[in-house]
Amino acid sequence: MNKEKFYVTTPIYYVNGEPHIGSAYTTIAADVLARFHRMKGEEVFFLTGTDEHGTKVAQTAQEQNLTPQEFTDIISSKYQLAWDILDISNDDFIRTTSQRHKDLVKIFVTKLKEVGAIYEGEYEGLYCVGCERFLTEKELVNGECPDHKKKPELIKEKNYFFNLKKYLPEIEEKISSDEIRILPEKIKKEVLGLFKQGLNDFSVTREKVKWGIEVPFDSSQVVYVWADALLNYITALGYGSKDDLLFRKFWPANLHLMAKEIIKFHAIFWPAMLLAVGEELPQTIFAHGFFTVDGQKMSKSLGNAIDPMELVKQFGSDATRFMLLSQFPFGQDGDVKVGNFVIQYNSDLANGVGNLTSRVLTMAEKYFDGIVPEKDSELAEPVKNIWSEYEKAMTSFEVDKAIEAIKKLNGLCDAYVEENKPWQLAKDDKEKLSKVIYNLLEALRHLGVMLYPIMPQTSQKILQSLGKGDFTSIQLSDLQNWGRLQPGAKVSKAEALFPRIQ
RNA sequence: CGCGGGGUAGAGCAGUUGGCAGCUCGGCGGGCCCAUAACCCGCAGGUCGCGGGUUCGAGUCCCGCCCCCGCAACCA
Repeated sequence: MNKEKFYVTTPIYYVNGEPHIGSAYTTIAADVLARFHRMKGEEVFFLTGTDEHGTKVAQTAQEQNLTPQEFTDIISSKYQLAWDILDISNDDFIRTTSQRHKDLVKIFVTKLKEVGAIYEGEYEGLYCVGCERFLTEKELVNGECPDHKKKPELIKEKNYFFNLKKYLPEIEEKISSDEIRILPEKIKKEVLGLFKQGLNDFSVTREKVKWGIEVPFDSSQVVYVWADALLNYITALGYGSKDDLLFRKFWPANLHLMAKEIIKFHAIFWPAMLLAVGEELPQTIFAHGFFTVDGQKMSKSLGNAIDPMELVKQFGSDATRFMLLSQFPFGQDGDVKVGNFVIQYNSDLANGVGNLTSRVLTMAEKYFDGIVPEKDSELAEPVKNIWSEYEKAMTSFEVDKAIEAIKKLNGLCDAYVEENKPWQLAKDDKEKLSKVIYNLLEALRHLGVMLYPIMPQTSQKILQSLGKGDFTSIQLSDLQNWGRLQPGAKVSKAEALFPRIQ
């Protein structure tokens, strides 16, 4: 029997900026899903990386007296470090300046030419001499380049164009029929709207851009953004090379995850490119929303950007992961109040998971010297129901709902304690006490397992306290069974999981 | 009439196929004492943007209006 596979990607992040809360959010979400699918026993490949070409990058490098490669090395490593700190479990990290990527992009572009999907044409655009690049309408301020306060010139250059129009009807059909699933529904509508408005062929090469991958059949040209960047999803798997084992195993992607601003390129351009060379298309493309901070759009100039590394410093990596994901439903935009982080940390983590763990383990030690009592299954049924909510949520990418399920289990346990008053039972009903404590310990184990994708460290700590530290090799279907915690096992209280913050 | 999303309790948000308006935080009042001054229960608070319509019944469907926000043809 073949193991299910799950290939999940984040976009590759543009190195013109350092990791910010948006990229952290996407990456954490992808990590949660990757971990969940691994826990289910599927074979998972989780890819992220950095996009490092383009004039902007070359320019910034120059300003800092660095070669473009030196500059991108620095920024790229900052991303890798940030993901490390956030416990991101990516299986690979692709850089567009890596030799393996460049080689395979050349192969792909050559193939596009062979199948007749690209043609030579002229691109006309607004060019800023100061920036040495074409600007988009959106970048202009009062018709001027915001950096150089000059009106860009309308100039032409030779480009190779991708024949997008040819593939549009087929793509549109595949999207409306959900053969390519675009989520959430409103984003799908938006994408379908783009077809109605009409789309044009786009350049896959540029003449004036120098920092990029040289086009193999025309040295005056460099491969341009999307043809370079989107291909990471397959070059990382060795597409087109002798060693394409990973590609054959994991492609097509089960899930491309991203923020909504780049949906068009992923939902339309990318499938079209794949169609052109006869490869399979990604199954699901999910675009999540944006953060606003205290009602305002995040931006560097406003100085209200939230640095994920600062959050980690204050709350730790697990808590940061948890808090970012539980701010608002996954897929929607949401407002974040900076002050709410502390409140939420205290209420959900310190008072919730942390406190519950502490009270349950303390009672186990106090009343049973930390020895797990005889089995009982009073909580088996409700826990099972929460599991099904949790799994359903995770499977449909509703990470926030999975978190809700966890909180529900937490609340269930707290209420169960109140209801049974173990401190009372300790005086007059030892038999009942034993059952209650077993139920609580076993429920806590389930909580620990559910926590794993979202807060891997906390999960580990809880399970270790229960003498169940090593579980990653065990299938979720086993972990979900009630009664895995064996009577006679030793449990012990560790230090507080989430100390309160004042 | 470019495309699309949104306006629900003090704050942030849920509300699948129309059927007594929910969640979290905060506020107020009880309870408990195992626990990280944590936990449990209860209460207060909403003309569901505005105006019409369909219906036995609409936050939920239809029409009009007001306000906010993304996207708008090659920007990562």
